[in-house]
Order: sequence, then C-alpha cells, then structure tokens
Amino acid sequence: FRLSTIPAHCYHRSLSHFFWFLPDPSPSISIPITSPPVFFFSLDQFLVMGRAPCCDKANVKRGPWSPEEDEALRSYIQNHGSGGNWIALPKKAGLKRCGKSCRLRWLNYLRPDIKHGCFTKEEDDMIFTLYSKIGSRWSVIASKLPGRTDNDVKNHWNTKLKKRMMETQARLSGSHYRSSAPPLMASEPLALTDHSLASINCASIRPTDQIESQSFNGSFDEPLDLRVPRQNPSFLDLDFGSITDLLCSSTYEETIETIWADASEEIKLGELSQSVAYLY
DNA sequence: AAGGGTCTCAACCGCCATAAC
DNA sequence: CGTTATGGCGGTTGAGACCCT
Repeated sequence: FRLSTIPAHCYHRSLSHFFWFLPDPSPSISIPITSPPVFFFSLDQFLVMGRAPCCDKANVKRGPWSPEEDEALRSYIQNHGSGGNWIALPKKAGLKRCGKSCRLRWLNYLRPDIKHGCFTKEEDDMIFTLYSKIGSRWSVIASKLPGRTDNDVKNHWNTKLKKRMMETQARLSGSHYRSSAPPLMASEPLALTDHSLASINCASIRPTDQIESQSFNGSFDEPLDLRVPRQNPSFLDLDFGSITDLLCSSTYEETIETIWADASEEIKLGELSQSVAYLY
C-alpha cells in the first residue's frame, strides 16, 4: 500500500505508522500495530481509494464563482499575494473553495493583466502559426499573446480556429506543398515534445548529419544556434533567441526546406522524416 | 412562442513533473 | 533516496446563451 492512496485530511505524515484496518468483512491482510491506532478504514473502502485529493471535496463549494467570492479572492491576493501556497489560501481568504479552483480563477479571470474580449487577426495568426508547429502546447502559445491565458487560447482554438483551419485545409486539398514531408494532420499536429527538443542536440539526430546544434539545453527560452549543411560545402548558420523565435521565424521555413532539399540523394527518406519531425 | 440544436467558455478532472520532506 | 504535496497543464464537461426552424 502507498500512503498516497489515503485522503490527505485523514492522516498526518508523522503518524503514518499508526494506520489500522477494520476487519470488514474479513481481512486478507493484517498490518502490525506498533502504536495505538488513530484512524480506521475498512479494507474495501481503502482498496477503492484513488489519489489523495487536494482538498476535502465534500466541504468545498464548486461551480461558478459569485461576485462576493471573486472580491474575497481578489482582495486577499492583492493584499497578501498567493503566498506560494494555493492549497492553504482559501482558508486564509475565508473561501470555501479548493486551492486549485482559487488558482484557476485568479489566473484565468481575476488577474489584473488579463485581456478580455475578441481575439485580433494578429493573435489568430500567431495561434495558427504556433499550433501548426508545436501542436496543442497552449501555455507556450499563450505566453506569446500578452494578456491571454492558456484556457482562453484553447477555447478560442476549439470553438473557432480549428473549424477555420479545417475549412482552409479542405480548400487547399490537392496542393502538393511539401508533399514528401510527413502529413500535417489537423487533429494530430507534430508536437515539439521534450524528447524532440532534446533530439535537436543529441546523437539521435546526428546520423543524418543534417543539423548541428552548438548550444541548446532543452528550454524554449534559451538561445539556440543551429548549423544546417547545404548541398555544396557551405552551411546555413542560424542564431535564434529561443526555440519559439525559431518556430515563428521565416528562417524556420527556410531551414526546413533546406533540409528537405538536401535529403534527396544521401539520406533515406524515413530517416529524414524523423529528423524533420524532431524539428517540428 | 416553443423547443431542439449548436456554440461558448468557465470550471473541473486527472495526469505529470518536481519541489519538499 | 524514496515518498508525498503541490503546481501546472491539456483534455473534457456541462450550464447557459444563442440560433434556427
């Protein structure tokens, strides 16, 4: 058994060796009692428990926030900050809410720098561009749109932009742009995963000798230098402020196209697809 | 006006990474 | 060094608004 399966409000770490199971209906496991038991569970009850909840769900309010709750949360955070502990905050602020719920409400709605209202065309374009390159990493996308939250961006994508993209793709079907590249499916964009980020700099991409990375530590915000061999001896040296800058740059497209152009003779398509997929 | 379908978006769920112990 | 607590994130849900017939 793991202690994590016991609700947090039912035990204290220092008391963990006090647990005892009621014989209900008949115990198949017995645990030595080394000290007087302080809590009691039936085995059946224990076995169906999931992960420890972050709060006592029976005693927290759920659903939409009232203006009074908003004001209580806003005024508490403006006066005291979140204190780096959202779980403890609701009690201090006099709210009968789960800490996670308070965090979400503040970050997605109450924060003073939140931008409400319609998305601009520039914002839509940025979302399209980033989504096609990194997939549904909403927090990364939102970080490039001042005042927008990941939840906002996600909702906007799911309700409006996804539909628009499908329509565009349908209109363009038959186009052979980058036809030998791995297909970019609307529902399954090639994601820039942590593994793929690491791969830009690691041996797994080297067999193709297509991309050489001088410095990269796996973060979206760290400077990134790429050296891409071209068909003749020259190299295309690229310096980017960050991975995100690379993804948004026009040079990014050139980089990808260059790699594809160089693929024709020396590298098996499968290997190259792999490499370019990493870059995406 | 009614009611059924669709859209929107706030809120929740559950998993994962990592800090803390 | 193993375990737990917490924050962060993407996916999903559902109530209410809106639209259409």
